[in-house]
Amino acid sequence: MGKKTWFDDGGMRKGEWTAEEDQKLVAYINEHGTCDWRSLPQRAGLQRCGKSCRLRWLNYLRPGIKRGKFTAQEEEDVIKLHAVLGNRWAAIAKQMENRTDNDIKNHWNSCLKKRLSRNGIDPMTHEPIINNLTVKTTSEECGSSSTTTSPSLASPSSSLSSGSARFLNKLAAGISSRQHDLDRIKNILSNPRITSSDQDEEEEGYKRDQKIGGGEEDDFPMWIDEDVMRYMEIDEMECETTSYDSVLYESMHVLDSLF
DNA sequence: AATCATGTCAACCGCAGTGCG
DNA sequence: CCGCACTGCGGTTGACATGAT
Repeated sequence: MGKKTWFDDGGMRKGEWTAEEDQKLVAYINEHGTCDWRSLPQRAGLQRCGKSCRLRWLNYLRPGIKRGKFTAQEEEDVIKLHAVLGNRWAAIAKQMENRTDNDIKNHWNSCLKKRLSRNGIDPMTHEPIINNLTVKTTSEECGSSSTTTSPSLASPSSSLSSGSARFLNKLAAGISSRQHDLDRIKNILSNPRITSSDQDEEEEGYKRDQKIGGGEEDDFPMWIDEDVMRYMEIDEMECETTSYDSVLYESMHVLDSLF
């Protein structure tokens, strides 16, 4: 598997690593550590670029890495963490037991994303896809609401459409940058409070159906907008109109009281 | 048995962030 | 303040494996 071996213009070896190369890299790092990736290949006797060595070490050779099939619990954790952190694979990996960001990213793209879509959940916003692919979006840049029909797979910043999704994204940044205790966050996320809302009854019913109707394996708890707003003690309108900075300030305030 | 579609995994590329002179 | 070098991250690619037709 992987990519066939070849040499680039500078004589650097590319593609699949051999057992001998692995051995050299591990031996060198065990003896000298991982400082200065740039000069490491030469000192370790490898015809590789530093980047390639770093990647090989972090994603494959580093001790304690867990590979192979994800357990149901791990998949559930990835989905919950992705709902909070977005495509911040490195941040997600930090909270998972010995899984690499690459591994998590691969599993998400090849499996979990499709599974969520099949279950009528937008994998980017983790919100139900209303009316079969039609979701309401609000563009902050143009300052107006609009309706689109594409289940966007673009970057989180461009596709996070609802105020709460953007809010969560900022909250996630705060969480990851401050290294808060993830057990607590996991606990909060794994115990969502389902509440009735004076908003769209039909949508609420759909959300309930999603939770109840899905297969056992694919049934994950979800955050609900109103719940997030109430939890953060701000309302939908405020979230839509407040500047990023003040929303972030608000989330930091909440985080401080939480942790 | 052959072909096609889908899944899995490892690796590369380009860009953004950071630190330093 | 600016430019450069380096690191880390996310998106993407490509090869092989496996399952479906």
